[in-house]
Amino acid sequence: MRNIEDLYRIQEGIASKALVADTLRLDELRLIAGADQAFLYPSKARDSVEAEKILSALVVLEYPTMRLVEHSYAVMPVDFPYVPGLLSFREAPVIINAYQTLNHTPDLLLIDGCGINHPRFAGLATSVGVALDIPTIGVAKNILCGMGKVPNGEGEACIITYRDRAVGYYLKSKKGCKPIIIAPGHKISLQTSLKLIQTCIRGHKLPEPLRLAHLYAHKIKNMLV
DNA sequence: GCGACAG
DNA sequence: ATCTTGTCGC
Repeated sequence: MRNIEDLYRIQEGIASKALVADTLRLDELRLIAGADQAFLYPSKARDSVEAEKILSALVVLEYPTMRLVEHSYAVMPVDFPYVPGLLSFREAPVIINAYQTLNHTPDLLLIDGCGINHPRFAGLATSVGVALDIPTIGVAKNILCGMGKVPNGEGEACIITYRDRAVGYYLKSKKGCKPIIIAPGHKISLQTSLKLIQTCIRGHKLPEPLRLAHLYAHKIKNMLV
């Protein structure tokens, strides 16, 4: 399995397994996790043979209070380059590793990247969701594919369509900030994905689980250096 | 052929 | 993603 065609087939298989429908009840939602990645580079010494590493930091928050209940992380060597559309082959493994170190089992996992708003409907959030068989939502800061009206007013959301399919939403989460892109990863509907992210916004551009995971990732990164 | 292109 | 100071706007 090395060429692009094989990788595309894998993604098509994942997309066929993705469930874009609600499998959780909002009134039973208690724990939401967020995942964010950072990279660790080898020393610049001429004799360095260290490999580049990727770090995935996870935070588990209580819903809807957004209180931190647990945090953990995992580190792995980087074995795949960044290629738009193939991000899951680079980042999914370490996220899965980090997830398996958690002591709590979150009801939902937020991931920085695409969900079904992807060329083959299998972005990072969808890949991780299908692999772990858990509900996931993808939240991206830039659009990969699809089109839709761009919201202007704070709180406004606009549907994003790709190849005649509704695949996500643009959400103006904060005044003065570029809209974020929200899409179902796995085991959650389009509408619920948007609604849940909106309830996790706490005055910042990104929903709390991802904002805190990002801060945590950088904290650990600098700590390991 | 040209441009776009999650992190 | 990452490097990286000052600076404009709410």
